[in-house]
Amino acid sequence: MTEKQTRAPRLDARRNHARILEVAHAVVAEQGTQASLRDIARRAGIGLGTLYRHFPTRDELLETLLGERFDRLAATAAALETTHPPADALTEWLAEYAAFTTVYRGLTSSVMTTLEDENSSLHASCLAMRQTAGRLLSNAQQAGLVRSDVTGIDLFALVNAVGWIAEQAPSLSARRDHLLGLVLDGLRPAAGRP
Amino acid sequence: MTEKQTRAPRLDARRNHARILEVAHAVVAEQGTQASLRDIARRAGIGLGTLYRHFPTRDELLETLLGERFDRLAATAAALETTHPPADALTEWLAEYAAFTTVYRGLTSSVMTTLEDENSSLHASCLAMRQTAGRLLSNAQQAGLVRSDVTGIDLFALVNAVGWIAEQAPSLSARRDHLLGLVLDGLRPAAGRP
DNA sequence: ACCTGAACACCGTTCAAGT
DNA sequence: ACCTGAACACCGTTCAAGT
Repeated sequence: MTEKQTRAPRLDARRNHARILEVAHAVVAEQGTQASLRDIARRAGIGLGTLYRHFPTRDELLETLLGERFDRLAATAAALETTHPPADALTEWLAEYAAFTTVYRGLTSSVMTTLEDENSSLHASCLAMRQTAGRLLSNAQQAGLVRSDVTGIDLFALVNAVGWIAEQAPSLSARRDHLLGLVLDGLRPAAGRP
Repeated sequence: MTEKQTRAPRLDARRNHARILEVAHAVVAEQGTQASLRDIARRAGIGLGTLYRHFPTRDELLETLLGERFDRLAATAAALETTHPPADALTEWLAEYAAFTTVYRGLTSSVMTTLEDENSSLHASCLAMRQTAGRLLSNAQQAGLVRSDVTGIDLFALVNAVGWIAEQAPSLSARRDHLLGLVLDGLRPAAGRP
């Protein structure tokens, strides 16, 4: 078979696609995940309908902007599992994800909202990542380093929540690492507690 | 002096004020803190300009809807301080606040956003509450029950963050108490930790 | 096959005109 | 003193008309 299984897109379409993503990244970096789609089309110099043709929903656009990063975070999780002891692997990955959280304002909201919406384009790539990272949690739990009543979603929600906090006010942004530390400490099993 | 220090408002103004609040509560309960102001005016049967005359900003409206609750939460904190031992008083109050968090969708966002905005009408009443509740934290810390590197804002941010999580998805809403428990556990001083 | 922009139904905010 | 709604500048989304 040749390199085109589906029909090759027209040249102008390919160029528009690329141009949209380029501009969208810039605008979303400025205005956050709720950025004006109209503004993106305007700045990209294309018709509004063209934007919608390439990305029928906002999530579709976000997925294209974030997909690679989700994949990389999944790969990082897989790598950490083999190179690091359970506890280190988990905390390291969580720090990585916390950093990811800062690339766009509103990112944590976007991710969390689409968590249980299987129709969202963000669902699949995010789920894959969460499943890979979930193994790090299981490992840490089996090693007795994390409470057993913490689910993967619990933990994921908490990291995103700390990211959300950091978005709310400058002074809180400065405390992000500290807050993440506090939260993660709470996940350790109670040693000598009632 | 008589009962009117400032001039008494006209009857129609008083009625509109009350009607707005009544309808606003209903609409915000339905749509969350980002509810359409136009919709509120429409449903209240008043002109949009009238809504703006009574509440020049959305925060002003929210403050009027939430002010009493903030005051009550402050009073609860003051009461708990005298009736309960430090640790109980703190966790009890936090549970109370966590419950408050559920009255309107988007409430945690609204509160957190205006935390460092002294111009917001939500600022004052919320600050007063936080200061009273802050004493519960201090007491718990002095009794050695809570890590000393936790500030009042840290803790307030974390409770709101758990409220935010619960807003994001139904399954997470069911875990809200569990998540709050996890987070609060993380605030206890490390007994025998490295 | 793809692009375009007008059209529609919404917002928030302001302000001249009314009573 | 207070109310009203039109006016303005924005949205997101759709779709007939173009090439």
